[in-house]
Amino acid sequence: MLVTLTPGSPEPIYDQIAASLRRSIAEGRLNQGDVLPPARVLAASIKVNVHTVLRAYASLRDEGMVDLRPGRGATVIADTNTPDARVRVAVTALVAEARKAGVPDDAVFEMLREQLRG
Amino acid sequence: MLVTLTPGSPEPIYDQIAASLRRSIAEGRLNQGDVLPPARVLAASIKVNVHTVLRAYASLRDEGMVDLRPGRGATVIADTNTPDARVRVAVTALVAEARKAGVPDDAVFEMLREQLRG
DNA sequence: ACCTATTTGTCCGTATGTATG
DNA sequence: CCATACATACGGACAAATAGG
Repeated sequence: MLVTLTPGSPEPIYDQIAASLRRSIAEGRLNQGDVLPPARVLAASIKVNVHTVLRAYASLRDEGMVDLRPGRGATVIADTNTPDARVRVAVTALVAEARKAGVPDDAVFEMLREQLRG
Repeated sequence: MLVTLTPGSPEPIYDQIAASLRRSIAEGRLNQGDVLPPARVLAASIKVNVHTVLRAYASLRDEGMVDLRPGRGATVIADTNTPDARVRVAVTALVAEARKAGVPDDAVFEMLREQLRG
């Protein structure tokens, strides 16, 4: 299963979906040019409304991770083939997560600094 | 590459193709009598469906820029050999872009006026 | 002038995201 | 989060024009 949900989680469903796909891209399981499942298909497989999936896809589009078009579907733009590119994607994912969690920028920097040091 | 696409652009693919070719004609890279690549060939080269290219070709035909026929392909009609003709083609291109962008005619006139003055 | 194969656009239906309520 | 109407893009079968024999 490309996307798995956690029932009962306070996190909105569309956020869970987006986060799951973001990880897949960051980890290289989804590469540039790959096409995500049609929203209607993914929606049916995890038993949510099409628009909930589309909202997740729209988030990824706004982050510049995918190209989203009627008739075409969601195509991964993010280049995950070069190490440099993977870093950028990872950063995008980090920022998205931080924003969602409400963590201030300073704190994110601090956490990164610590991790880099260790 | 005769036509290049911009992934992630909100502009429809067929519009991107048409605009690209319109510019090529306006700039004289494509002249009267030249034939555009067969739709299937161009489609393959930019990894898009044949019909998406054909829709772009049809737009150019409706603007009177090309002659489109089965078995013949798309032949440039627009005369780009005289300075006067190039101006007319450029105007066609401008109008197409303005319509697409939803710019009111008045505004287009104003923009032109300013540029001409400068 | 004819036939056939090939090339190339046209037509009709389907899939998919977008916009609005 | 759901339902409906719509524009974009795709896919397959068809018809027109061309070229070779």
